[in-house]
Amino acid sequence: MTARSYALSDGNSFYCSCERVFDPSLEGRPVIVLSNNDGCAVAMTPEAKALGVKMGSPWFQIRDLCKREGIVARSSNYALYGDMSRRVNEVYKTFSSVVEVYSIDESFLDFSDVPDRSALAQEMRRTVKQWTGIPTRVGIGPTRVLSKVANNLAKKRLELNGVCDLTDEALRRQLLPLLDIEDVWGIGRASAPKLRAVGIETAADLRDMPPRQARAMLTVAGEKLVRELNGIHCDDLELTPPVRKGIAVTRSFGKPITTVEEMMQATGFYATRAAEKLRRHRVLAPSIRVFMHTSPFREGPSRSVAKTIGFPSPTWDTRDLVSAATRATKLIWANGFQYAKAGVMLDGLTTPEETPRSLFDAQDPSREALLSALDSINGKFGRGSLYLARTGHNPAWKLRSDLKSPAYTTDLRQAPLARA
DNA sequence: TCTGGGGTCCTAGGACCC
DNA sequence: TCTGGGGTCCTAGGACCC
Repeated sequence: MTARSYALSDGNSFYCSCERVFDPSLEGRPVIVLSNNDGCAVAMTPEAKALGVKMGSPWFQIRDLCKREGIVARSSNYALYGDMSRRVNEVYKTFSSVVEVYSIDESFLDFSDVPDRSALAQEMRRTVKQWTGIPTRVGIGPTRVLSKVANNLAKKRLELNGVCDLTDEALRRQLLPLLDIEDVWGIGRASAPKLRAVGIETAADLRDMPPRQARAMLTVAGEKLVRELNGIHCDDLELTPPVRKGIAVTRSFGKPITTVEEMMQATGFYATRAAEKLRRHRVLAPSIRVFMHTSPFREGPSRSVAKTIGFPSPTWDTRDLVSAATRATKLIWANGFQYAKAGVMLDGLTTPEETPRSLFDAQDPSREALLSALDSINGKFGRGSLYLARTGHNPAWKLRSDLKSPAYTTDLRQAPLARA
């Protein structure tokens, strides 16, 4: 019997590697790729990193450094990276029948029942490099978290030659103490100091933490993390990409916004873009949320506010979104602040196929009509449960899903439907 | 002067209902 | 009639990810 194994493969400095594939003269030179409006560095090669560029370094701060040291800076080209990512994943599929695309440059592969995992991983690296030009590194482990940890070690420790297999427990005991707590997947800048304060400094310390304590400090995500570090499997691979749950359009302003008219212009424009995205993805939004906040980098009074406005029925209509966005902006506006960023967010999206229109139009449908509508959509969602409800000022029945009450659908069949 | 954008998940707390 | 407890719904906000 062979143990379950996951491999996490990622492209080294992925965006920069893509740029190098199309411009081989960049090979061996320090390269960085800049964010959308060339605001900051979002990818860098080890050569650039060695010269002092950090992830997220603002362009205006490193411009001189780049000029002085001959660092090549490129604007990002997401169409190119997306195409490259697709090609790399095609190669992965020849090495494992189960591939979960986790992000543009990372994929989880099922490596269970592979006799020599490291050898297969090395062969995969060679093939990806040969067919696409992209260099990769591979981490292997009995859980996804451990494969992620392994990938990190493969990155940090050059003697591992791009592949680290943590399936063996003895090797884990040896290597986990070498990984700082900040480098563990799921531990960010808020949790790391909290953990360090109680003496948790490395991945090994976190592994040995009582799961209940981890839950108290880091919520359920922390408890899962501890279990997975111990080799106990908690999350499986997502084989089919989940339906889009939210859409956001947000921007930082070149210069701060101080008047409500300007802000309404901005959020109205974001709402227009959001409506385009809804129609492109063929999903409907039940509500829209507008937020704005001041710059965290500047002195002065700070403010961060948000407002959600619901629609009578889910919509992708530009006018609905823009008028709600404008209304929300007025409602939360306060004078005397320098707003640096704002945006609109759409949550709880539904699709026309999964949620029959008639359900939303029904003002006072019969019990039979509601139950048959429920039957027609039942089981079409991957997770959670479904129920019908009407709430707030909205007279129409709504379809909702809620992970917290898995038995609700059954309850609904037995309980009399309330008439508001 | 200039510090990204787009996602997911979790939780607290108020409103409301029975 | 009064009260409390328990449940759900919804919003806001935080943390994390790439």
